[in-house]
Amino acid sequence: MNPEPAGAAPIRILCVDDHAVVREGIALIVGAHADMTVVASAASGEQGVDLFRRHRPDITLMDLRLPGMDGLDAIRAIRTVDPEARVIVLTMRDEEEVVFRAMQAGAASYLLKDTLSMDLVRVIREVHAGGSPLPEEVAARLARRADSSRLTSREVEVVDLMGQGLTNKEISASLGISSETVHAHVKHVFHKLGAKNRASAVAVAVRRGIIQVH
Amino acid sequence: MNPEPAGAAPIRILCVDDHAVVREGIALIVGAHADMTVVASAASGEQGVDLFRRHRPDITLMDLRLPGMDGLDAIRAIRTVDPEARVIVLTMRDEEEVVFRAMQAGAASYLLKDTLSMDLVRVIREVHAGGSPLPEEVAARLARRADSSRLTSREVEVVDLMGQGLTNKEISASLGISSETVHAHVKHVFHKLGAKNRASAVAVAVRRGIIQVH
DNA sequence: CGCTGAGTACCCGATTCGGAGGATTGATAT
DNA sequence: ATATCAATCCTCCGAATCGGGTACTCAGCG
Repeated sequence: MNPEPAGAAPIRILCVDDHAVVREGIALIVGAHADMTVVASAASGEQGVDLFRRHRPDITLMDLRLPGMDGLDAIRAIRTVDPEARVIVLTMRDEEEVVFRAMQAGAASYLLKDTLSMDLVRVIREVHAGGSPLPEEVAARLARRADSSRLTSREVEVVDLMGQGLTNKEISASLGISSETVHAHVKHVFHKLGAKNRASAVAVAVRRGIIQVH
Repeated sequence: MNPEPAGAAPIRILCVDDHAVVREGIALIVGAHADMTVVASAASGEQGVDLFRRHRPDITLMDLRLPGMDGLDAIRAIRTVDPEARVIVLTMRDEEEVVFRAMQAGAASYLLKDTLSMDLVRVIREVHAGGSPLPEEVAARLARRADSSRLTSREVEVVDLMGQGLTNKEISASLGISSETVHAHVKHVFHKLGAKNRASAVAVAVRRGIIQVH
């Protein structure tokens, strides 16, 4: 049932995750299969990109929540180094905005950390074979993501500053635009997020992964 | 350097985490040490409590973000079954409110998932020996958590409804109090959270784990 | 008994917000 | 080329928020 070609060269894997428990767990899970091996592990995005350059792994497992360089930026950096790089996002964040941006950034697949190890090795094999398997639930969410509910980059900036407590006037000063324009952006954000006011807009934006709170 | 008493009975561990990767990683890490063993793993709080009753482990490793029953409730349930139960919280959430409530619920220690495996086994040994080791950063946050910054239950209710986008008037109707009283609660929340307005108050409350966004 | 803290309620004034319109650029896509 | 859309700016206006206060009740506590 589990194809495990013993003779072929093993799939070489780079694991990028700031959680040591996850890194070691993955290494041990992967190590239990003869057709794949973890050649390097990184705890940050920068280190991940660096180790990718050095090892050129077949598969990169990438967490998104990383200290310093963001996981999405790390994916983009890696795919700049090698546009054919196969990156699998492995994260606990299932906010649809995050999934969407990860796929935009060039991820080949997306796994939640509650994935069983048998699924993990299956997906690694499928991605290595050129596939892009996505969990049904994730694919469904991507499909029904209406463009009308996506925020523009400007709107994301505005809602982010909104979450930091800035007033429209302060946001306008921060972005160098008029407060009336900010007002317009804010109204658009409300409509797109289905929010009645700033407080709920911030809550929705956090839940959807549109903004991070620091 | 690593005391590993081979002759004694191993420390019996129950692992409760909805992430299969983490469960398997922990089992493999623990399995590499002769003085401890994972006797059971659970993917939910209910299952964790059930397996605790059946196995009576020396140590329970508990994630907080669980499907169904919350990790905090699971800790309380386990310590109702056995007030002497030693529970170590192992989670990626470092919001101080969450840490605080976990310790209140009776956790013996608190580890972030970026803990190295050597730290993990060290903490397991220390907790099994009766200690309550806390990471310095966490202890420091607990120490400087001023009571003046803790929200009362009423204030939590108010900030929660605030995050759902209710106006003061709507909140007052929802709670059966006057809108001026809501106003007073809101002002107190602002002062305690260091927020300038509702939007930033909601953001801070989410970051601190005071409210969850659904 | 007096103190404290939580919860409640109220006043005032300045500011901001939120909804309703419309209008102009410039880039992109078909 | 023409349609679409993001981004910008504008007016008007009522409603809501915000930040200072003060002050009462009630419960718990030393």
